[in-house]
Amino acid sequence: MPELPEVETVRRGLSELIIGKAIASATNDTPKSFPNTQTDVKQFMIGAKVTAIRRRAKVLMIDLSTEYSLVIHLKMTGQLVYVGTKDRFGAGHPNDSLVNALPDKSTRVTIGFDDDSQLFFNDQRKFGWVKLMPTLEIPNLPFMKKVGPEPLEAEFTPQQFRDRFRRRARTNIKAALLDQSVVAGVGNIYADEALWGAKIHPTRLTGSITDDEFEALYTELREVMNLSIEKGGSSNRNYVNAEGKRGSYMDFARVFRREGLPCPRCGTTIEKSRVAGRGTHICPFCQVA
DNA sequence: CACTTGACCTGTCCGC
DNA sequence: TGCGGACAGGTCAAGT
Repeated sequence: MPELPEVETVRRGLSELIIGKAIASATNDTPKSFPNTQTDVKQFMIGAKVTAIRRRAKVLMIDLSTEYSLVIHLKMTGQLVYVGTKDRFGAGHPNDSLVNALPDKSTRVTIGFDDDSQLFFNDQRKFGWVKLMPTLEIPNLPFMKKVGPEPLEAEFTPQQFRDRFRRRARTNIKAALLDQSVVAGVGNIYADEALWGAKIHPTRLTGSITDDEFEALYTELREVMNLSIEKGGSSNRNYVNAEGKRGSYMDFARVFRREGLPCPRCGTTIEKSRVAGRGTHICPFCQVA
């Protein structure tokens, strides 16, 4: 899925596109994608205006004027694509080929606004979900209670970063990085990219990582995520932003999905293996087990 | 508790 | 071209 930079890119895009609009309709395919009752939808969603769009970890929240929110997780293949009226009915828009194709077989939820524009939640693998709930209850969700700090917040220090890993001392550093209760928002792409940047082998025991290495990992993780946000995220396969466009971070990736190619730092051939149940990319020269 | 593995789904790619 | 298996950006429920 979309990791922190991708979800943040969607958040920023949607903020420009739908804040202030009123919801006129909502349809969905299965209760799995959108488990609310029609009564809930009528009472708290239809007629409501979008007041704010927030992100916590990889979760997106669309706040409504009814004090309810749409809480959304894109998981592996989720997309939120907005189609404006000009795009939809006017000719010659650069995205015509894509927007005219929506909804498609992966569309799970369609939200219509009062100006006839639409927001599509597409999800090929059906792992993702959209849920309508009271805004004030969001912090009570089990995920929100356990999720760790936002790594890009200015007040998040290298010392806090290092201390968060104590609970995962006996597992490998990659599994710890992917654990959302340690630090929020890290997924498979940025875990590999940050470990390469900090020259740490992903199978190293978390308890063996030195203070200097934690500091390097902290710096690299923030740099790689900030760069990705700047580039509009990573489009490995399915990810697109709120306008249906792909991000360009993959053009800048140093190891992720680059097995067989030379390490940009030393030229050694990048290798792919499996760590923490996930495809993992390393430079075997720069990152020593 | 900490840790690992399988399950949830569909689509695509790769080797035979 | 067909078919089986592995794999894909995430999380959770089980198991040890």
